[in-house]
Amino acid sequence: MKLITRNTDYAIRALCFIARKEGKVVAVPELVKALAIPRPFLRKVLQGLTKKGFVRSYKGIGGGFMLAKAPGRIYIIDVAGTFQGPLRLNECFLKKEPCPNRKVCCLKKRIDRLEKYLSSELGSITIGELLKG
Amino acid sequence: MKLITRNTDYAIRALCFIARKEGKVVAVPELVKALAIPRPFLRKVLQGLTKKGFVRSYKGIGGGFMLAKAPGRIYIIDVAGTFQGPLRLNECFLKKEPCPNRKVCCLKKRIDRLEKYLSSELGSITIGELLKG
DNA sequence: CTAAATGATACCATGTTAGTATCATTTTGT
DNA sequence: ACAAAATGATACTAACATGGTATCATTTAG
Repeated sequence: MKLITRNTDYAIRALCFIARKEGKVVAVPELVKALAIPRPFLRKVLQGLTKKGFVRSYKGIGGGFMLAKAPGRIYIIDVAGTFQGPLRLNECFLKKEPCPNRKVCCLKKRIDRLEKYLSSELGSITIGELLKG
Repeated sequence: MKLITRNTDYAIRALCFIARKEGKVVAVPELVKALAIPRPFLRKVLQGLTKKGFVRSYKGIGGGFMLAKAPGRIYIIDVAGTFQGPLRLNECFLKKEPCPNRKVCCLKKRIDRLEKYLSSELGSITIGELLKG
């Protein structure tokens, strides 16, 4: 029962590292060295981050990646969403009633509440905060 | 990004159904009819519930399943744990530091807090409560 | 003894996760 | 012009988890 996959994990670490370089362009070889993430996998992750607008990429010699937003505006829930889709805690429970005879059972309500809480908690953490510690 | 698999979903429905029968032994055919769950799959789920002591099973003609505890003492987080393992939200984050240079980053702390919250929330919901609605 | 139930177990199909490999394109420096 | 160094795009593979099936053994009521 886990919530965060390695995709997301790697992405967050890469973003933190890039953020610390404040404005410098960071290339994959440097990231691989620093974070010990398999190179091709990291590349794919970074391409994802680029497409979603978290980082800007620069090709060619001296190229690499830079944050596209202020670290304080990058929410980890959005990063997670990029790789794992949106938060849907009660996927299964919505298909059929867990307790037949009741239109909307209390479990769904409670799970919904949980989801809102989780989502607002995760939604409040940014890369910027992670840097400050 | 989901939290509950079909195993767990089916298990909870089955437990609710059995609980309503208060002390009667409920056999698989009846459950299949009522819950529209594939028979062999449901059997496997029930065997899991039996092994973990949520229900007691009776073989032979007239056999089936009965709750082994009061509905109010069956917590859905334990049911989920049976099929999906324990709650470990920061599995990935624990392996390596998301923010190198810091022994314990604040993300881990926050995820830990989330996990405690989730676990206590889910840990407070019982089959008994689901029945009351 | 038989029918109806569960126990144990092995199997299969599909999807997701994690990771690899390859070639195309862009850009900088000489 | 050209080569080197970077990213873009994309296809592929391996391992694992999920969802589901099938089979045979065992128990038990009648």
